[in-house]
Amino acid sequence: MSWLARAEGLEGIEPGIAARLGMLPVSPLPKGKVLFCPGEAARGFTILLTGRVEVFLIGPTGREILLYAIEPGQSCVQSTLGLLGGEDYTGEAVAATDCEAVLVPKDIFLALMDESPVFRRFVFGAFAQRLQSVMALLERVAFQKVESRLAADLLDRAADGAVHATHQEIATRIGTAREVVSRRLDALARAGMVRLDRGCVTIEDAPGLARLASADGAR
Amino acid sequence: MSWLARAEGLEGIEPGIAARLGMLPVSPLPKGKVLFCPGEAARGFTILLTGRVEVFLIGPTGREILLYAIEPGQSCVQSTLGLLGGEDYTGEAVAATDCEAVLVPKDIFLALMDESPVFRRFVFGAFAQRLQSVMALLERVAFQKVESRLAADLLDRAADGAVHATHQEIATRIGTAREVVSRRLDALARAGMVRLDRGCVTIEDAPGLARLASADGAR
DNA sequence: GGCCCGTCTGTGACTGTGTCACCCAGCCGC
DNA sequence: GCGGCTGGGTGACACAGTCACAGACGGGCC
Repeated sequence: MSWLARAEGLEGIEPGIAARLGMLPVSPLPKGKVLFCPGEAARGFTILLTGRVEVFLIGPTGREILLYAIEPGQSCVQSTLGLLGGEDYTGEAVAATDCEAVLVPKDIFLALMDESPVFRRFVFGAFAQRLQSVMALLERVAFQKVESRLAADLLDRAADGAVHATHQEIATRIGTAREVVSRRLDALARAGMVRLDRGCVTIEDAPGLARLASADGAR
Repeated sequence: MSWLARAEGLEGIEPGIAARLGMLPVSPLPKGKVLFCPGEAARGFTILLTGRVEVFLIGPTGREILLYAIEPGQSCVQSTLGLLGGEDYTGEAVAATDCEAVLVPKDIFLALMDESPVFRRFVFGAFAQRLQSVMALLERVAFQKVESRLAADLLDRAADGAVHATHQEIATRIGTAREVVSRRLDALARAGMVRLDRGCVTIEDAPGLARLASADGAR
């Protein structure tokens, strides 16, 4: 069975197109693999089938911020920019888990954009979603306090009531420095909202955090 | 003569399509007119012919930041988001000068997307460019100091060696507070790089400012 | 001219954030 | 035990954002 059946958003793809797409190989991406880095030219259009890829913006001091994450069925929009007349992107994509992805070469991508309305809508939708999410991120970075972003992030990824991550990792996700995260977490712990252990933050008072997260923490 | 001749990027448009597009009316937009505001549903696809439209993100405290500016021949990408499956945008577009624009209604827009490769490329290019520019802005806001952004903005819009704008306007453009701009400008004036008058900043040492602007002012 | 009023700008105080320089506590391999 | 590594804590300091207020300037009005 072709990988196409596993790609959300492409279900209704035209049969002729499916035949051409379906034979493209699925590539495995080991966790930690860097998909692309700043300055590199786009090789094609990438569709993620399994796993999770995270895209970071990297500042001159080495500070990083999570631009967005690519989930299964989504595509790496940045790789498309170069194919559509934009310049090279800045930012680095890293496989956060082991992944499987399909790379659609540039010529096939451009042909599909002309020939397949379904594929076109898929690409457009991905674009619109990314633009939206990047603007949302900008809004948070520009207008929200660290405390607010921190609380939101903790709630976001507390799978089983706890977040397994170092302070450095959290800092990167919300675009601040490790020391700041340490201090804020310390404050949250003092307020009884979380419990801290090495490499793990346990959530004690989810509603309280939710309140902080949604407070329009004006900076 | 149709307005189409004035729309850069659409020169090679197919004759049949041009006939349909060309009869759309050109709307005048007086300076200061708010094109759309947060929460409003998209009415269609807008192409700017003359003038300049600025799109701002507005924070909960009333602080604003310039997301991007739309120049003649460019389209208002945000208005497209709603047409392509994204949600409503946040942000406010204001005519910075008197403008002329063409509004392509939703149904015609969608039809053109399917039928005209030239129109498609036009829209895609606009999208790619916006995504790029928003990411660039994010990078500046997240990683650059105010001093750096200020210097860059001054150089950017010093038409005749001087910028005619209030501190508040400058602050809005670079996403900070008026007081901060006042203080930074004061420092620049003390360093002999600019001269300050009411509503006007005169540039005295452009190379010096350029040095500040490109210094990767790590925050 | 003198006056009023709104806009623009300057200042001080205080808090939050980012950075630097360290130190300390665990953990692992040897 | 020892040394090295990683994660985490701390203090000092500079920059940034907010609040509150005080001048300074300009234009209209009498």
